[in-house]
Amino acid sequence: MELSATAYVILGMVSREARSGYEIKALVDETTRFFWAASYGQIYPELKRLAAAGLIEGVDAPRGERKRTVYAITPEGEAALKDWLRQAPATFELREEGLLKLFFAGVLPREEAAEIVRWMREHRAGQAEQLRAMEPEAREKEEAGEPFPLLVLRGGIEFNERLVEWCERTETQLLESAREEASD
Amino acid sequence: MELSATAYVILGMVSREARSGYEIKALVDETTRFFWAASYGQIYPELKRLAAAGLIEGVDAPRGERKRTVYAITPEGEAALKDWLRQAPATFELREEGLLKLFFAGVLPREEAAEIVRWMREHRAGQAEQLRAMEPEAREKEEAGEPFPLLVLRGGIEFNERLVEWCERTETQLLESAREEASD
DNA sequence: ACAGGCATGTAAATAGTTACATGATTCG
DNA sequence: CGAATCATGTAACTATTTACATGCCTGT
Repeated sequence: MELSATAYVILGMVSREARSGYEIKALVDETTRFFWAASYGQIYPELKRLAAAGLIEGVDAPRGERKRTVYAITPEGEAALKDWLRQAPATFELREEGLLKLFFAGVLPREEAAEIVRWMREHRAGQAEQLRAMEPEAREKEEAGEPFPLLVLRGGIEFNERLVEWCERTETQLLESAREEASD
Repeated sequence: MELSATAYVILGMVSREARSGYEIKALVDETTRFFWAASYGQIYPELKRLAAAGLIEGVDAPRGERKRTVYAITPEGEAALKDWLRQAPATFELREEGLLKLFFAGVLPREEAAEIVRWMREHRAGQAEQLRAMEPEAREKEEAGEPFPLLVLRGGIEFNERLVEWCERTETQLLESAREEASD
């Protein structure tokens, strides 16, 4: 059976404890969204499909009077998740509008090209900060025996910091060549 | 008027010289595809739309008996491109299946988690190599007065190399903790 | 009373890939 | 002659986002 990547996000998210669609969405937004996002429009239909396929099981778990269904992984679901984890990853996609703009920046004066890089730097610095703010929570998970979220988070922080450095160097370089342009 | 990002890829690609849809696709595959891809299914319809909007202009440019239409940017198209370049980039997306798998790797033995990182490393090393192979061409463009493709390419190489380093460190760390697991 | 968060869902639109069809030309 | 490349296009499919609808519960 062919499952979408979103299906595996869900399987992974319910693999440790049963969760509702709403909780899965919130978790994705706090964790994987930086390298794999998912919206309600994907999550709820996918929960139905996975339940129909017997990979997860929905259980009524109301909070007070408010209806709520949490989904728990089944043995078949766990097998499917592990199977997927054991296969080489196939999707590596980057869509970075800043790089695209920089690629075409030859039609602009150098200073404006530097501005593109400044935007990229600011964005990456902000992202790094956001991720650092998530570290305490991930550290708690680590102490509770789940080291991978922290591992991945630290990778993300480092990656963003490196990009900030690259932007700084590139900005300097472009501003220097802007000065040369001006002195011609 | 609202244009898709793919529209700007096309505007950028025809901004220096007139090109056919086929050439645009080939160029995208050699250059921007690492941070912004485009398929025929997007390019040909978009060329029609841009021509209808007066941002590019199609000219018959047969090669021998083979029909061929190249599109040149118009002054309006150039204005639209510059306008877009002067606005802060809004799209920053990463979809990395390896990170997703690593995030959920707690359900696997440590050695298998390390394998995920090994796959990521191999992929990034391959990508870095591919990009390095493109350097001579980008250097030629630089000498011809187009420095940005090389600038972006070098950024891509560096970025992939850093990721390889991160993978190496992470792999070592996971294999060490696998040994600890075994000696328990 | 009302804002904000919890909870589930769907419809419509947009984006993007894949696969296919067609036919010319060039090179070995 | 056959394979590869040049060249243009479309149809079907899959993925994904956005926006909306509904209603309950909790805290101020």
